Amino acid sequence: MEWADVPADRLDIPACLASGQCFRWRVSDEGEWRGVIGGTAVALRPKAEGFWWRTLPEPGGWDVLARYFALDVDLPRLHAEWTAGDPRIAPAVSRHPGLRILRQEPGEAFFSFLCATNNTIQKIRHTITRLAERYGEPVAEVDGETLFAFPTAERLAEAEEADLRGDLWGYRAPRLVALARHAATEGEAAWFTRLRALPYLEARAELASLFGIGLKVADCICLFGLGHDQAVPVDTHVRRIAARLFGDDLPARTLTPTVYNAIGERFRETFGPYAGWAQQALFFDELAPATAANKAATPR
DNA sequence: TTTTTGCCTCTGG
DNA sequence: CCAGAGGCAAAA
Repeated sequence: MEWADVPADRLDIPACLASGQCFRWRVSDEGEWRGVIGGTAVALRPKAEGFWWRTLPEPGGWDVLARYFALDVDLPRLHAEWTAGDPRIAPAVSRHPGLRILRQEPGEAFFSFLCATNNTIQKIRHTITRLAERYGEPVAEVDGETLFAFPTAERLAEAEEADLRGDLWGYRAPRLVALARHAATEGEAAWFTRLRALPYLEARAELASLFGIGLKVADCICLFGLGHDQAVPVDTHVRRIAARLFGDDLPARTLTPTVYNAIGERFRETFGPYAGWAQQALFFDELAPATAANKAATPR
């Protein structure tokens, strides 16, 4: 394995991979994290001063890692910005200084978060892993375990609803197939490239106009898959944080689109263009104790 | 604009 | 056995 001189306070790999942003990484008993980024299988062994890494089947895929973990983003500068916006974020940031938003493949983020509605973390992990095994291309083998690329929209468009229901997609099964067909009409890559280039609110509006995708899931796709760093997915936990932070009556009301948008706007006014990253820091800090106790993160 | 309700299905109370 | 799970859409 090769050594990367990126300390844990600049990149907290376990926090990033277990903070509900992604669903397919596994950690071995020896503390080796294994996953797939696009068409590259990856093994990581995080230490305090840096981490060991290797890519399969081709070695030397450092650029893939650097992009996935958004190592170009200057965290200390962001932390200073957020603290200037509201100093109450300081404890959360200092407890998890290496937490980052991942730059996932847009398709994986898109289809993964479709599965997240009315669901639990364990079931999402199971469902998404099975989806890759059924419809994804094998990428490499590690310790006798085959790692799969995330399936293309073209492939998912041909999925059998009965198979999906067997993997706990439930009522989401027909939505998955319909949305895969939609993605495939424009061409998956072209569509996501266009959404990435659009202003954040326009990209979110287009996503949320699709059947089965609401504001929350659209924001998750924007933040985790499209590089829209100001997107703030608002769920129960974020509402509670917003109530504490902003102290107005917004979070107490029913989460209508009006209230949902107002909460996101408050985050963006307070923390700036990386409000989604700030939200992740507050969110993770809020749930970290439960995470350690349950040995499982909450989905995002 | 807001509130309510059903939805696949599994887990925890 | 029932409520809830980091929602969504339809209806009032």
